Amino acid sequence: MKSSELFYPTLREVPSEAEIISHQLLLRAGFIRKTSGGVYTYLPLGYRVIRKIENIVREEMDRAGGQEVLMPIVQPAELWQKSGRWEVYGEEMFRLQDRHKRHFALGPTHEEIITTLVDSDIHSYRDLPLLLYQIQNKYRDEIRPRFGLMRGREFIMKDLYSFDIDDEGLDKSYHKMYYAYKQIFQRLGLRYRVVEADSGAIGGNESHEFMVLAETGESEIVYCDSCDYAANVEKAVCIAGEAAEAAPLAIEKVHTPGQRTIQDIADFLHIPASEQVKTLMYTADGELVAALIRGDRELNEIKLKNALECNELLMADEASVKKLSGAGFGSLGPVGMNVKIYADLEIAAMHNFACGANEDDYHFKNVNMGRDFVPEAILDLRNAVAGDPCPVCAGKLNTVRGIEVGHIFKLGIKYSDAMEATFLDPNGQARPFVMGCYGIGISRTMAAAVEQNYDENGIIWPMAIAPYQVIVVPVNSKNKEQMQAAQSIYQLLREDGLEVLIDDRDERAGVKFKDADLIGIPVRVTIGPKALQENKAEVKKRWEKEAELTDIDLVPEKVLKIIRG
RNA sequence: CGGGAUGUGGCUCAGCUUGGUAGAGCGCCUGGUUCGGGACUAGGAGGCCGCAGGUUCAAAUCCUGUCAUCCCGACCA
Repeated sequence: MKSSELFYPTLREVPSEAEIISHQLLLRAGFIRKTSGGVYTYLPLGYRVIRKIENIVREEMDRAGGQEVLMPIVQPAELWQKSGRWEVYGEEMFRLQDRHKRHFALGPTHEEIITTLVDSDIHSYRDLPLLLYQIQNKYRDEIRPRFGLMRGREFIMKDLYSFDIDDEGLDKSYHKMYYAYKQIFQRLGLRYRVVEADSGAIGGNESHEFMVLAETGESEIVYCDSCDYAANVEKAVCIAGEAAEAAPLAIEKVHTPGQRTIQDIADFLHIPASEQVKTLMYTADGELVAALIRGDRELNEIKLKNALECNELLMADEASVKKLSGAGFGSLGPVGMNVKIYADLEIAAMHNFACGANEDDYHFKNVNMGRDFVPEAILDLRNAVAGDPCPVCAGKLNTVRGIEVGHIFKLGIKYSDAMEATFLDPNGQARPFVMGCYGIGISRTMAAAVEQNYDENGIIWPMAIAPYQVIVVPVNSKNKEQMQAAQSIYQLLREDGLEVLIDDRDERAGVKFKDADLIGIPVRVTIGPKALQENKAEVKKRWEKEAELTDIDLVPEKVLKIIRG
């Protein structure tokens, strides 16, 4: 492809609407343009990347036994009413009516359609398992689309649905997908982690998220440095640490006028946050409860909520707390507190700690659990942090940030049951399909790849998804010799089956280099005047600083080696 | 939806406080000089100042409404 003919409008300046790096670079490099909030047009370069990602996904799905279908975007309301999700999905679903006033939705997902399809055409256990997938636009009327392709209202997604006879079959399908996903992210050339995910609401018992690691990722992940345990911070399990030995000292009440926060007390009493206890008051289904956590930790409300098995968990308001305990938020403590107290695991290992005295402007020193108060239960209530012990092995946890690009989970019979989708088992009994569902955000993966691979000059595409693998740059397009040499290399590379761009534009060298870097082509072959006289050209890898001088005749071989390894 | 901000040539922004009918840089077109990391120079095209009302002799500027975009929170591939 000639650069002069390629539609890739690059921007020198950062469009003001773009906040995160992938959004900025994809706009600047001419890969995407916004059509409306959360809705994008893919320009030629962008669409090439999308197709490459799709194809890798497609190949691995096929290899795992998946069969590709294409389902409608416009979906009739009846299907959604049948599953009960017409109401549940709420505002997030794009809805429309046809001329006869029939109701439709733009598909946010395809469980309803696929379940209906399989139900109507699969009747026997002999036809199972069945793995069907599609790569399609999906629609979610997000409250707030943001971050460019990261959270769009229209986005491209691959989803595969598995249909099995029983849980054992589902396990097999699930593991096939798990393996296929690992293959996919490996092939895409992205650094990623698989993390255990919460499948609570969906009802399954196993779920994993595939996270592309990037500084700018929206979720924080903890992972073990010596085994393969990894989880979202809010899902990571904390285990009890070693309890240090210390003789309990006599409890002491101290006057702490105006000292309300952990930091205040740390400064005022010279007691580090890690030797204080924070008392947080919640209303759990209407009942006031206290949660205790080490002063320097964060409470994890999801863990608390799960532990209490309540439906509604809210921070308590200060007025009712004061009424009950006698003190405002700044001076709360477990001693003498007349509500159920839930202590974090770490509290049990603490001795002689400081906390509020349930009297404004007073705190206690040398408080000890057991002696001075007794909790209702000792639970895992805090967020994991770097340095925590691994819950699985003896290793230590580290944290990284990641972008969720894939999510697999077992659905069980949730949809097939609701939609009365059944098959006949060997005994002639009707049974609901046991389902699994497996998604990959294709467009989000493109953004994630950029978040993970860029420098100050632009994108650095992983080879497998680069829109073109090589760009040939004659420094001066008006120079006949340079153009000829460039064109001949261009031809040879193409004959080798590579995807090649040649920058034949009548631009200054600087402009060509800047654009080549910006759009992130992995390999650049530069034909310059001096080198050409010695029958040489430069080969430069996008991710390295220096170029290498090579005999022109050897360029194709060298480039091929870089690309094919 | 709650909180915050912004809408002015293709892009980035100034002008708005103190109304008098629109500017800069980049990009684009033409000529000349240049030609290895976003050149220089001369000329040129391009904007009903988001939209709708209102105040005023007069509105980009003041007022009201509305739409859009972006950021922070709850949701998710």
